[in-house]
Amino acid sequence: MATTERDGNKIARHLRDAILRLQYRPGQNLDEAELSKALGVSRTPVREAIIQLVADGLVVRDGRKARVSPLDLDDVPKLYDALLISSRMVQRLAAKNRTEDDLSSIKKMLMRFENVTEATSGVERSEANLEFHFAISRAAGNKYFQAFYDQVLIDTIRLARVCFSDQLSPDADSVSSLSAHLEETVRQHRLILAAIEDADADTADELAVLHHKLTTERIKKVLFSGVFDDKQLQLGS
Amino acid sequence: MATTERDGNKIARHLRDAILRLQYRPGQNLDEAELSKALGVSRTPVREAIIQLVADGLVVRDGRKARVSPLDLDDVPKLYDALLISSRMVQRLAAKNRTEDDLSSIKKMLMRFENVTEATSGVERSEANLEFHFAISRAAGNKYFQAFYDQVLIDTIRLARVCFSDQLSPDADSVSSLSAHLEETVRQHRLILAAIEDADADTADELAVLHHKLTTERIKKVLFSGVFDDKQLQLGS
DNA sequence: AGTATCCATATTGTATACTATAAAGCAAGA
DNA sequence: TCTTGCTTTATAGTATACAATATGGATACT
Repeated sequence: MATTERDGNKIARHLRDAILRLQYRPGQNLDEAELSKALGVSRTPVREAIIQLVADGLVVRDGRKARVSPLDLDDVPKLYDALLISSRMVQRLAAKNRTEDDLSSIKKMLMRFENVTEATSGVERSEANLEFHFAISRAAGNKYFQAFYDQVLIDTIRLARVCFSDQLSPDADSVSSLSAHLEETVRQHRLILAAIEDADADTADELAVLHHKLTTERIKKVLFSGVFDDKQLQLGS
Repeated sequence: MATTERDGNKIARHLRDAILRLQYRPGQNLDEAELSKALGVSRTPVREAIIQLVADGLVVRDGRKARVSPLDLDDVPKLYDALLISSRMVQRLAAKNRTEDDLSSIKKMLMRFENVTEATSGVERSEANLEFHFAISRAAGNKYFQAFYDQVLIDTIRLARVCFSDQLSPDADSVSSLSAHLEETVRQHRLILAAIEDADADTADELAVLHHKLTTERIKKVLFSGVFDDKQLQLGS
């Protein structure tokens, strides 16, 4: 018998997913009564879920109100610092400590990601990508590093989604750049898996650096490319 | 007016302190009704506090019951791996990013620790020590590294307290070894502060390694020295 | 017109009553 | 006596009622 689960946990998962998918936008107020009505439970489990999410860092208290944590632009460089270090450490540990179960889990997530690279929405893609890295995180076998890395991954995904959802309708150029990006991502994922399988910690570490570079450069393009092109900026003429 | 605080938070703090001080022992069951009676509030805020502590990792769910998280001996090496990396990173960042406010906060905690090295209980000493390192953690100015390091510090302190509280009544030898240990700790703390003040990240990093060594070697002595001396172990004769 | 104060209202925080469930004890049969 | 299943009971989970407080708006006074 599957151990019965508390409503609070179910709701926490639901809210976590919704927040990650930007269905609740960063900064948005979370009204307990409203949520309890929408989810068909009383306020008690809703409150418990919110408390969990505050601890997870996805929700922030603003006086007595609860809001989806905003993504502070000042924190972006800090996030990528943390991503670089945590991914290097976790991939290194994963190469050392992975069990056979870990390997098959990572492989499964890798294949899942490759299967959704084409023809599916960005949300599904980034979800599969997240699961791949979560699997590596578990394989590291160290709960401290795992908690660190998982938190960083979650914020990385949130940031990426905000960036790419705010992007205007994609033109042909960004479509082709996306497919190149995905291709390189797949290639790196395979190399990472291979390094972990071979218990090659140094290579796993180096690949983390490369993967970090791939991620940050893609984000940079969005964050630093305005929606106006150069000609429109000749305001003085 | 001081923003009114929810009972749940107060109780969470109370429980956190009590758990860190081993007033609630690892593995001990937390009875909601009992706690609410003891603390003079209803079960609701007690439950909310427990949920926070579960998220903090100090309490663990065992079916529907809540227990103070046990310290798993298998995790000890992992904890010290995490301590080494996180302290190096945090001290490095602190050296780069510390503000004047951070420096004065660190200094204050350093002095507080030095003031309790003599004549006070181990609990007070380790509390002051913890606050010193928390201050450095804040000075790093990166919430991801901070969360990582703080979690590691908390478990380090818990482990240390379990180890030293289980120690039998201290003999003259362990008293003198303690005072030597405290002296060296104070010395290293001063060097760490100096490196951070000088914005010398490399030295702050190296000092983290030394401090880690000091910590682990002291724990090793307790963990690997039985209460029986060699002669008593000649069981076969 | 602007500002300050007070009241109304919406929403969070807490207590308590109620429900579900898991664990412990007990009884009956093997 | 051990096992199995039922019953009881203790305790966690949820709903709801109630209390406290923050917020927004209206009104009155400067």
